[in-house]
Amino acid sequence: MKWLRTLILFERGGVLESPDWGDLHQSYLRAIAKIDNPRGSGRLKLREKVRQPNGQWSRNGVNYLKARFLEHMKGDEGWLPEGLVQLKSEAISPELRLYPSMMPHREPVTSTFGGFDFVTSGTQGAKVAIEWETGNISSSHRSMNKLAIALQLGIIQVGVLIVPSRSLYQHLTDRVGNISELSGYLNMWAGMATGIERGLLAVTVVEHDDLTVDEAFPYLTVGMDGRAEQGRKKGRLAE
Amino acid sequence: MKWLRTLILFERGGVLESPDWGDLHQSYLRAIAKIDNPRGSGRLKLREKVRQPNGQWSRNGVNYLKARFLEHMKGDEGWLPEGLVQLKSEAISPELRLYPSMMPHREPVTSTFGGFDFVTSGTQGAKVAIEWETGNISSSHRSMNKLAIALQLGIIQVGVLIVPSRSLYQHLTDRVGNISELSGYLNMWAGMATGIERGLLAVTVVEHDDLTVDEAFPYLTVGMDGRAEQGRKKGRLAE
DNA sequence: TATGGATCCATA
DNA sequence: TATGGATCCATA
Repeated sequence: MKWLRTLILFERGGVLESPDWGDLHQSYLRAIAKIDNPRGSGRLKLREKVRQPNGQWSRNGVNYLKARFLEHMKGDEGWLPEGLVQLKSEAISPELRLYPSMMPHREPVTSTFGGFDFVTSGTQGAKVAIEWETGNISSSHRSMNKLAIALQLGIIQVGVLIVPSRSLYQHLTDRVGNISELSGYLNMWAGMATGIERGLLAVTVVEHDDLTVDEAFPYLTVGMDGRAEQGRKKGRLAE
Repeated sequence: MKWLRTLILFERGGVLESPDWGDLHQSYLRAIAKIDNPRGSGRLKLREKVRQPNGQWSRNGVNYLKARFLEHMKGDEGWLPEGLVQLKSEAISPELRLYPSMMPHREPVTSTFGGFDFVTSGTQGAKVAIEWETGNISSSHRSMNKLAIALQLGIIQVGVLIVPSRSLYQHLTDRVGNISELSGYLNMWAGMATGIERGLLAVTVVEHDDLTVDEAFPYLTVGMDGRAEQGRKKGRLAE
């Protein structure tokens, strides 16, 4: 798989020059580079999306890519995924006002923050959280918001979102995260550095190496998640 | 439908005391109150979720609720939904840095912001955007982020998200937006008031009036969106 | 084609 | 039960 670029949204306290970050970045770039298809080929080759006779698109599922990334990070790169950074709802219950009573109101925080895809410690101890984002694009917003909050609370010092390029996006499950649809919001997240003593927020963009229109080349498996059955049924009807 | 509370995340420049806001709030509270089921009953009664023999849950679809809200806002309340606030990608292309080159980088903004569910002008001219959030909870994050950016850019002066209570949430399509799962993030959005001269960001929580376990009482229609077919097929298999 | 959405799944 | 996710839909 091809790494395209890493965007630094903000950085405070020298994390950018630290081995914590430098080593981690090199490491996860290797883990990305090793994601290949067919397995062992050394390159990530994907069949292009194709419109079927019934008007539906055939595309690649996303589970394989994520599984390979985590496999490489834990195996080859030797990172130990530590306990989830359980963002306890500490100090995040906001003091608001109710309308129209104008009464002060503290909305109870009744949900916990779930974990990140990958949480570990850098070579010098910085806490790191990485999100591999191939869920829905709206899920990328939650991921970025969560990373920003974890940085603000000092629970992590490095937060990374890995996201498909717009070009890759087109050949994966419809509406997955992609850098294009995040681009208009980057400025907002970049503005969340205020008050952070030590922290770095980055977005890394990835892409396939090759595309093919070879009809004999299988798509990456599509899971049963989401509305899969809906599409499968249509496919069967068209058979 | 029952209004539970309206939370003011932030307010600047006196919007809170303006008729723009006061009139709008009264108006959309009326529009919410009129959402009923069965139609004409004056109360929103929903059948409780039920676990089927195959382990799956039966729940209410969400399209009806949103349609009724918009119907009341446009019809009874007389609001004219104006052209979408097309958040043009102005001044939001962030100045970032690339790593490891450290080169300055301006990520091109290659996606436009889509519209809001409802956009109009207040009685004194304030621009208003309302989001009725019954999409996936992650979609609520995008909605809130978008409202915050529109307020920061001065394109709107009032931004409102209407979202189900946790109690209502349980009886609707799995994983729709709900106040509980947003609660840990409210503080973040409340902090985005910086630099805004005139603007208000609010979250309004709504709920059903009544629940029933009557098996003869129909669920609100479930659409073909998402993974609907998947569930339907399971249902058929169990028949 | 592009964006917001609705739906059900997987797993701790 | 709760949270993050994967999938396909509707519509301008």
